[in-house]
Amino acid sequence: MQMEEMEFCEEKDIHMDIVKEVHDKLPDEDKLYALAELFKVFGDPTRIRILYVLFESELCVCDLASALAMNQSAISHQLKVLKQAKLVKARREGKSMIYSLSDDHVRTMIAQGMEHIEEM
Amino acid sequence: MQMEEMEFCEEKDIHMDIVKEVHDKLPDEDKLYALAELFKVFGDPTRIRILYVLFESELCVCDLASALAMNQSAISHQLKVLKQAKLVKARREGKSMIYSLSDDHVRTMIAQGMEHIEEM
DNA sequence: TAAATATATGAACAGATATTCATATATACA
DNA sequence: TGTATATATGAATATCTGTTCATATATTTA
Repeated sequence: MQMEEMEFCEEKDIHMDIVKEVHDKLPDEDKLYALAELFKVFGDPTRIRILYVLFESELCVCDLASALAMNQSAISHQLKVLKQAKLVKARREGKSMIYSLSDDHVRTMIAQGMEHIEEM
Repeated sequence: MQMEEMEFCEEKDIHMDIVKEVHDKLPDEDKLYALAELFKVFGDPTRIRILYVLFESELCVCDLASALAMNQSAISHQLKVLKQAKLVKARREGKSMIYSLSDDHVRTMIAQGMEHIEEM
């Protein structure tokens, strides 16, 4: 069956009202994309690990790399992603950049996710 | 600088204890991966849209495709991902498969994410 | 049982993404 | 000012991911 020909199900007149209703209740495209982008940032093991480490303590890039046994460049790239998503912030301290969580919202998000995992 | 030569920062003796401590507190690899996988599922606009639609009403595949103006195959593929993550469930009703949210946990996760978006 | 309808699925392809490598930038300090 | 250290970043690459197309499977109904 070619999709071009099929816009609605057979019982078009039955479901069309509800289809229209749910469609109209969808949030703006912008918000949907922003939301997906946010979750995408959480959707990588390296970034999750970085966040878990920062739950315990603020840390410089080098120590983060060390704690996660990954190279400095990889960590820096991921920190950039986390910073753009405003999940972490950084301040300079001499030669080092010290990274920390932006706020406790991040903890809540991850805790919520972990709960879901553990209930499965 | 070659990473092979650099295991720790210069001030090795200062930070090593905390590096070790945070490293030890990391959750198991399995859990970290499962968590990242879960977030990854939320990290796609199409899947987010599907979930939003299902917030309003359970729906067959065809109506979902119609509500989101996407072709049936794309929706089916994404429903599979959502089902594997146990975010949605399905039951057969005649020729149709009716999809619905697995539980209200999903709402909480998305609401939490949306909150974060809106605070930025 | 044959035809129609609804959904699922494998293959292919295009676009996105994480890591590595090499190198640039920024700071401290001799 | 020159050297060493810490971090950032662009390019390259390999892998992953979402959509489409074609088709298979499952159910209903004539």
